[in-house]
Amino acid sequence: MSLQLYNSLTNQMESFDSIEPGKVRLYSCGPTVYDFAHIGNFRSFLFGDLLRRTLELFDYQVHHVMNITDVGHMVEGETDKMSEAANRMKENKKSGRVPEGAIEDPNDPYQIADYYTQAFLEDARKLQYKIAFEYPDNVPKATDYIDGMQKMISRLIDRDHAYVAEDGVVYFSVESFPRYGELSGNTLEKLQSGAGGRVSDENQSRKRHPADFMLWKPDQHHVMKWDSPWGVGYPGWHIECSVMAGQLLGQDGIDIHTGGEDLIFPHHECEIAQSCCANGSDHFARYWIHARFLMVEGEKMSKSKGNFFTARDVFTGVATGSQVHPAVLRYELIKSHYRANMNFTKKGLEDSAGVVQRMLDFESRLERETGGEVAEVDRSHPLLAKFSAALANDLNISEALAEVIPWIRQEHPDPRESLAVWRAVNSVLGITDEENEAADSDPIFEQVQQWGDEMKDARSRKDWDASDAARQKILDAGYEVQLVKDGSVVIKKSLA
RNA sequence: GGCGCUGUGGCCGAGUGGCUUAGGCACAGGUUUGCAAAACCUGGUACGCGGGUUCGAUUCCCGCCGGCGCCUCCA
Repeated sequence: MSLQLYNSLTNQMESFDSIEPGKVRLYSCGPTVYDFAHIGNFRSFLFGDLLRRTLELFDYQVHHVMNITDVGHMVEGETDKMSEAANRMKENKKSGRVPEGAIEDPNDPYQIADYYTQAFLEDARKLQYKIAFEYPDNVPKATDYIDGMQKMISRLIDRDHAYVAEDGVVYFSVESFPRYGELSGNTLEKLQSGAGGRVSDENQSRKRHPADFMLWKPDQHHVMKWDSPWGVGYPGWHIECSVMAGQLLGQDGIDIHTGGEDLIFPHHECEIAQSCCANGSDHFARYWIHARFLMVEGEKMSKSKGNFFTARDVFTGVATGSQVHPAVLRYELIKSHYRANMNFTKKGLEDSAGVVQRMLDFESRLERETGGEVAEVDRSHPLLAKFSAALANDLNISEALAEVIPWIRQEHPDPRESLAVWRAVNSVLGITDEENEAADSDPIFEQVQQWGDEMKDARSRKDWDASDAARQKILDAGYEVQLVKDGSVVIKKSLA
C-alpha cells in the first residue's frame, strides 16, 4: 500500500516515494520564540507530527528536523521582534503570566529566546509532539547556524544569484532563478503588480526586482547582530531554514517539507530558490505539505478579538473556563483533516474529551486484563489494515478514527491482541502516555478521595441524602463519579 | 485584481454517479440504577444556489453566492 499525499508543489495527490528507500528526511518549519506558541501554531506542528508518526507506522525510518527561529527579525524597519518581546515580557512579569525570576534580564534577547524555547518544548511534550523529545539534536536554533548562513550567502553571490545593493544589503535575485513562483503559482509579473503600495519606494528602488528578498542586512543597531563579510548585521528570515535543512538532512535534497499554509509565499518559495541555487540542485524538497488555518468559534483567531489562545491558556482553563488535559487538546487539534480549515470550539473540546476518556479507559482495562502482555500483530490485522489504509489516503484521520472508535466499543475476546493493536493505533494518535497521566496529580485529589469514601459509606447505609451531598462536592471540584457493581466509587478528573 | 483551498443533517466531520449511504457529539426512547453518571440497545433529521451532461448527481461540467489563506510580519 503506498502513501498518497497532496503535494502543494504540483497541486495534486501523489504517491509517496522517498529518496533513500526506507528512510524519510522530513523538515518542518518551527516556532518563533518571541512569545508562547498558540493553538494555531500547534495545529500545524501536530500535523507534522501526525505525518511523521504515520510514516513510522509504514515502517519508514524518519529523520525529522524542526527549527527554532530565535533571530530577532525586523518589523517595519523600526522595532524588532525581540525588543517587542522584551516589552511584553516585562508586562507578563507584572501580570504574573511569567513568574518573577524566570528571566534575569528581559533586555537580553538570548534569555528571552531561551525562556520561550523552553516553554515551547514543555507545551510540545505535553502534546506528545515527538520531536520535542529530540531537542536539541533535531531541533536546531537559527542563531547556532549564522556561520552556515553566511557561507550560503557567499555561495549565492559567487554564483550570481545574489548581489550587494548600494545600501549594503545583500539581496537574492529572483530573476536569476526562472522557477521562482513555482510553489505559490505566482509569476514575477503578478508579484510586481500585486505588491501595490505596500512596500516603501526607497527600499524597492535599490533592488533589481521588487520581489528580490533580503539575505543579509548590515545594521549596527539591531538587537541581535553578527560580524559578516557584508558588515555587522543579521540574516534574512528565509535563509535559516535552507541552511539547517541542508546541514542536518543532507545537501542532496529532502523528502518532505511541512509548514502552515501562510508560509507558502514568500517563505517556502524563497527557501526553494536559495537552496537550489546555492547547491546547484534541481530539487530542494520533493513534497511540500501545508496545513490549513485554525479558526476559533468560527472566527479568525486574533488578539483583538480576544480569541487568541496559547496552548497553556487551554491547559490552564483560561481559554474555556475549565482545565483541559493535554491529550484532549492534542486530539482536538489532529482530529480533522490537515487540508481543511478547522474550527476550534469549546464544544469540540468537550466532545474530544469524551473520546479521549473512552480511549484511556479502554487502554487501562486492557492493561489490567493482560498485565501488559501483548500478542504479535502486524498491519494485516483487520482494524490496522483499515486504519492504515485511511491514513495512507492523504492522512485521512477522520476515516481512520471512524474505524477505531467502533472497534473500541466492540467485545475484545483476546485482550492481548487488542492491546497490541491499540498500541499500534496509539503510536500514531499519541493519546495515552504515562508521562501525562503521572503529571495529572492534583493537590485537592486527597480531599476528593475522602468525599468518595464518604459517599461509599453513605451508600452502604442507604443514606441517599449524604451520598448525594458527597457526590455534589466531588462534581463541583471538577471530578466525575462512577459507581461499580461491587459498591466501590471510582473518581476521575474531568478532561475538559 | 491574481494564485490556491473550501461550503454535507442541531453541531463537528468522512465519503460516493445508483448499492446496507461513515464516525463522533448532542437529542429522543429503552436496559441497568435509590436517583444520576457511565455503559449498552434503538431512532430521526443531510449534501450552498441556478443551469447542464446522464436512465439516474450530493458526487462530473458551467455559472453564481458565501468562507479561508497568500500576493514580501505571520503556523
